[in-house]
Amino acid sequence: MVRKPATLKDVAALANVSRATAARALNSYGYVGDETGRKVQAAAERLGYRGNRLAQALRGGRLPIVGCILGDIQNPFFARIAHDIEVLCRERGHNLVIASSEEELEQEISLLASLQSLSIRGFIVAPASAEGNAHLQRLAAEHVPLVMVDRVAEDVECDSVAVDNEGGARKAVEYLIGMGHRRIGLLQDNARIFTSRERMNGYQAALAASDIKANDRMVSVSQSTVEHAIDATIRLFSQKTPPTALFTVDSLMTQGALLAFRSMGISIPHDVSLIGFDDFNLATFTDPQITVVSQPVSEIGRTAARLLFERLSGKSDHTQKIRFETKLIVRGSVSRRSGS
Amino acid sequence: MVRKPATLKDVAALANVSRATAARALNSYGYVGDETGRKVQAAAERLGYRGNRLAQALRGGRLPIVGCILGDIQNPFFARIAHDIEVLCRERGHNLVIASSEEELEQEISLLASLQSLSIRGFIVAPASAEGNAHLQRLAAEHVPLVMVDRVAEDVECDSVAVDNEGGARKAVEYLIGMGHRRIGLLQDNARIFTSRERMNGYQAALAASDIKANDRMVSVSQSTVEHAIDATIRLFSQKTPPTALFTVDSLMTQGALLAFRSMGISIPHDVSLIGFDDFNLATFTDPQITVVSQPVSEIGRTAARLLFERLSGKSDHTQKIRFETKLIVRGSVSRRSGS
DNA sequence: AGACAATGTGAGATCGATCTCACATATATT
DNA sequence: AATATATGTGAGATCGATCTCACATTGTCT
Repeated sequence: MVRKPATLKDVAALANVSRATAARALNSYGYVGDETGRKVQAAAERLGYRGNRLAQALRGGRLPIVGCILGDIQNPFFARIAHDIEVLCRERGHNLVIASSEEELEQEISLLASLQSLSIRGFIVAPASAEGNAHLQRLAAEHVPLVMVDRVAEDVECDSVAVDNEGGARKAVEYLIGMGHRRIGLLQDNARIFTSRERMNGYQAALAASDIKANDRMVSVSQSTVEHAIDATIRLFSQKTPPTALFTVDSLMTQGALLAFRSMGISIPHDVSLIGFDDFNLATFTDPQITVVSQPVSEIGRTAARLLFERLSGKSDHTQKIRFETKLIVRGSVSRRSGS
Repeated sequence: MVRKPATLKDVAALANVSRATAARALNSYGYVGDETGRKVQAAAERLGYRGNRLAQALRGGRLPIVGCILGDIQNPFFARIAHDIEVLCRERGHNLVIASSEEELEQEISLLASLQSLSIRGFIVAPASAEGNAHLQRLAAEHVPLVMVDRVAEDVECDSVAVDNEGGARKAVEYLIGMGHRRIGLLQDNARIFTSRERMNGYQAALAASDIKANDRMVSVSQSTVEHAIDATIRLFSQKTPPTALFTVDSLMTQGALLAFRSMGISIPHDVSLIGFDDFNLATFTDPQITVVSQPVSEIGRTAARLLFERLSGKSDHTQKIRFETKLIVRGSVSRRSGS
């Protein structure tokens, strides 16, 4: 019962012409008689001919597919980016293969190899690691269209879209210091991850600028999920002298911290002040509302996709490295602390 | 500089054998001499031979790709499902093409056609509409492996995974009625969408069972995004006699309702009681915590992918229509109302 | 020794679409 | 009328991997 899709040969046969002529009629190139053209069109119509993109790609080049490797689609930040990329791909007649590296370098490498053997047009990647990116270097060296999104692998020469992580983090921590805080906690992701590293740099720079000594016990590392962040926050605030303020490096962690504080009976901003990197839906619902460093999420995915398509169309020659600004949105989760 | 990837021909040439022999050595079938086998392996290694999956698929059948069309990847519910499907695909050596119908039937149809011409192995679809699914019927009739997830198109004969929407909604509304509410609002998605329709049915069934007359002014329709839900909630509660309780059909709408209530100065559960379908991260952070109907999210995507792979491997013969139970999780967002 | 199986290898067809080239006609130009 | 040009069409090659088939070569059994 599995009716095989009609091939060009079938169309040609029905229209009583050769495959070559059928192809000309359907793709409108070369000379085709009016009459013949109509016959072929009709035949194609009747058979529901669709063209096998596999065969087309095998001959002509690559599949109209963009490959996208992100850290975790469940993270609303990446979900938004994936969505925006998908929309642009659709506008350009491309499909989108999405894969999740789950923040594992090994997995990213094997996914990339797997996607590359699909002969797809280009890649948008959020590298799982800031270092050890020989696989990306190789891609770039072979001039495979590649755009890095949200994260930059410094040693890879290709287009990239990211935000001013260090500056954003620094603004946040400086604001906390300005409000009188000295024991400022950092809830961060693995330092291998570019954004986490840059945000940590911003945190440390702000501390250093105010002559506050960095203290490992103020830093907790967790995977970027609500569940892991809850645990990490609890560990951080179970110390004898816990932080008086916390800076979290992404929105899932911010939410984890909120839930942890609730379960520990710690109240914001009375007991602890909080600033999170990346805004989120319910940030204005909580009481108090959460102060955050916001990034232009809606621009990031669109821009990455735009860069990729520019490269695909051969327009751009030099690589573009785009950085968006971040903004501190002051709401109510930070309180002034007098003395220490 | 664009180094073309090595082909089987290159490998064969380097190993001084024919293409046929090289293929045998690499795919280990037929007779191959030990010595020859090693030579070919070495050559492949040296050239970084990777096999062109396009060519393989063109000859042998279909690409090891699963196509997935959901309503909106940004909805955490779908993001979770997409993630789980992707994990299973990866385990099975498949890649995942994700596309978003944006809840438009037209777009779903065109995406499906576009994916089908890619010769991919099978589809997992959350139909945008409960009706008018000729495109899905055609697929099923041609025995293209297809699994419907979260939503069921009644007139399409294929595997499906969904939850007991009507029962879940009914439980929620019965609970509200039991707490003394009579003017119960419904914040729902377009009734064309299967889940929205079933949840509405549950809502109406619960009302009918308690002889409460359905009232259109208690129902507000909105797209499933936080922003739209805010507006819809505001409309609903700007009436002279607004509902005393609200049931929302998904978590983004629940969050929208929460934000709307905050902006209107309506307090939960004092002024209004609230139950949402689908649990979410911050449901236990808000004050009070939100009572929800929870569904086994972690099962849905996995099960859908499992069904698809069973079908791909030809194991299953009859179609499986799976429904998961839902559970009312009572927290603090509903208050008892005496009199009316 | 002769017959037959086991083992190893290569030539060529195949999948479907596209493109080059050669070959027809028909029309225009000298 | 003879040549040049425009207009249509088909045969066959191509993309890369796989598989069938035919052909060797070696070994085994009567």
